[in-house]
Amino acid sequence: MSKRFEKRPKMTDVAKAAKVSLATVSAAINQSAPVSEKTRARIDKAIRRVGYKTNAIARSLKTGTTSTIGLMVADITNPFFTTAIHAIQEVAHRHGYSVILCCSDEDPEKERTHLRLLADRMVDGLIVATAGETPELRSLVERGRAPVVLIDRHIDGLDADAVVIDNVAATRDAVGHLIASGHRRIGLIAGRRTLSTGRERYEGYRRALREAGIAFESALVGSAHFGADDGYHAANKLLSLKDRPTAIFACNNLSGLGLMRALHEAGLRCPDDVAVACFDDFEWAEAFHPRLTTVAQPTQAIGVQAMTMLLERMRDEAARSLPARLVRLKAHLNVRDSSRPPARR
Amino acid sequence: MSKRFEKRPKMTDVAKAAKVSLATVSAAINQSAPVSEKTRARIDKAIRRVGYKTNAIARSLKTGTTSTIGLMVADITNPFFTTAIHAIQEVAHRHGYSVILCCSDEDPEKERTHLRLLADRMVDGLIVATAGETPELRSLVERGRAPVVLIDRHIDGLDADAVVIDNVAATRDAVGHLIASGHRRIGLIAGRRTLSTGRERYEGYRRALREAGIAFESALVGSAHFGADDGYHAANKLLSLKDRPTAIFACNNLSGLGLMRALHEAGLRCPDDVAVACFDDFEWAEAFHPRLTTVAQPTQAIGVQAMTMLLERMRDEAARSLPARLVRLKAHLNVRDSSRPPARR
DNA sequence: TTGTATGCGTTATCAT
DNA sequence: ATGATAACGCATACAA
Repeated sequence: MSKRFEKRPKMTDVAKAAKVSLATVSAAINQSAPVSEKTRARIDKAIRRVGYKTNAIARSLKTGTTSTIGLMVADITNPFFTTAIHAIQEVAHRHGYSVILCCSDEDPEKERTHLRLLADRMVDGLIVATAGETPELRSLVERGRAPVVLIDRHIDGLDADAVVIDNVAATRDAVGHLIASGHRRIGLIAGRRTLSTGRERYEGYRRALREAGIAFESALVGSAHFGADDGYHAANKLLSLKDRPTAIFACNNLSGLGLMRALHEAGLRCPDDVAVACFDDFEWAEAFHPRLTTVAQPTQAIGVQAMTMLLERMRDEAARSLPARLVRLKAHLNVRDSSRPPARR
Repeated sequence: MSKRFEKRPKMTDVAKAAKVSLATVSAAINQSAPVSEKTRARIDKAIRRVGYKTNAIARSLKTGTTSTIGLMVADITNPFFTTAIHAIQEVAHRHGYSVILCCSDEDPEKERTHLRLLADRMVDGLIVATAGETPELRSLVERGRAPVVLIDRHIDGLDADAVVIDNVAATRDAVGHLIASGHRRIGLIAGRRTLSTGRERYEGYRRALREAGIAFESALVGSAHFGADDGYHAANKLLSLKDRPTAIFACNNLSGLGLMRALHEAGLRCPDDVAVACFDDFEWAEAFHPRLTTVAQPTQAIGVQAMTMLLERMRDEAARSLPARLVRLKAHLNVRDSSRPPARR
């Protein structure tokens, strides 16, 4: 039983079938020129008859646009990115754009490769949660052929729109909450210092300590790279300190998970032995114990905002040369059990 | 401060700069014909000098291939799909393919639209976790222009490769485990019956009951659509039964989450009041309570397998006409606390 | 080894 | 309102 390979009918086939010229078919399809009712009907019928489908590649070559955007994220497995992607997709598709998704796995080198590829593919625009600044990214925005919107991670001195959140304030509030709950020795599982999120959350932590008059202690900050495994290792280090912290803040969801795993394996109870709070909310946070105290980001809004800004730049020739905008959204602290002061100590 | 819009240099620009012909540049770039060391060096230099980047659109029009595959999933927010996507991406990219990601949100209508778009974009192949059979999908595989691999959800009578798991056996084992733990009234939060996964898991549930000589009771099966919210509602119905089940099996991760939320809000303890098991594993299942008993799918393997099969079909002209293959992987039952028989009753 | 010429399937500009 | 024709940027068969 062999399969038939039908060749794809093209516009000339339609023209032939409808007994009109190629140009007329094109005009009918794109409504780029008036076509009489009669011939339009003939063309429609011919299209269905021969099974014609528009060839987006040929169209793109001619028009110079692809109706395609590139979406570059650091970790497609992370719920934060996942819901942002979903929102972006939704808006993009509603406006006729497809999205080519790329994942750097937090590796700037991989990101470079993907960015090159996306440029080759002639995407009309680009949304990037960068894994770290690279020449490719910089030249992409400087060439200015396709507008770029940064999300989550901002890059200073890069002339591109960005949608981020107020990391310093959010972290300061969360750590402040831990302090208000009676903790003085507070550990931090930090993120990459090469990323704005990593730096800003670190800064928020220090600010909270400073405001409470607590001396900073470098032994209390474990470094991780926003991954579950390195969060786990960093947590283990903190937990094996002779004078171990009574509370720990994790700088993103994954390292928070790693922290909880470490706690569980060490047989430590949360919040009784160690209180916990972390960045990024979980859908299941309410239904499982300990119920985690989290900093919830407006993830969906980030995606919608970014895609909306990108659409503006792509559609308006004029909007292209407007100065870059930095949109900073606010996060929200969800206080739950994992940071609750122990009833009796 | 206005941005410069540099126009994209093309191959003729390189040819001019290197003082060779267009064809030679092409030959040098694609290594499709021998080019002398000297001129190759000149061309390389010229490429860097003018900043030439290959135009994948023009190349695609000429060659008839795009090095692009379409990936159609039902829910990009679901960790199951997310890790499959990640694996697919990884393999695809290693072989020079980009992936256009589409999300149907479990809506067959949306899926149709996306499939049309993907066909227009001339993808070389397609991996689909379908939201339900549609004419578009069928005609896509029947036209046979681009090979299609189904994942997770199989469609009977569709002549396309598929990678799925043994849902009947997996569910039978999980529900069997619940029975072995002493439960006789076991609720089911089922999935869409329009999908093979929904049907097969339902079948596995019935088989487990039958094998244990337990009478099937339709009041004990709640219907959901693989979403967290409808899982939640279905769970509420089961829990408010006068003679409520002592155990419940949820047919996927999201409805399992909904179930746990319902349990939590009803103030019921798991496993003491209601034991729980569900399809799909969670990364955090070990570290939070109740530790969920789950059916872990080889998610990554599904993705790798699917992409590998797709590559074969795309590369070998010969492989195109081979009969469709159905690969059925096995799942693994992780017994944890949520299904543990209560120590004292 | 290199160059010339043609076509991929569209859109768009011009006549008619 | 419709038709002939020239690009779009590249790959390739063929000639030199």
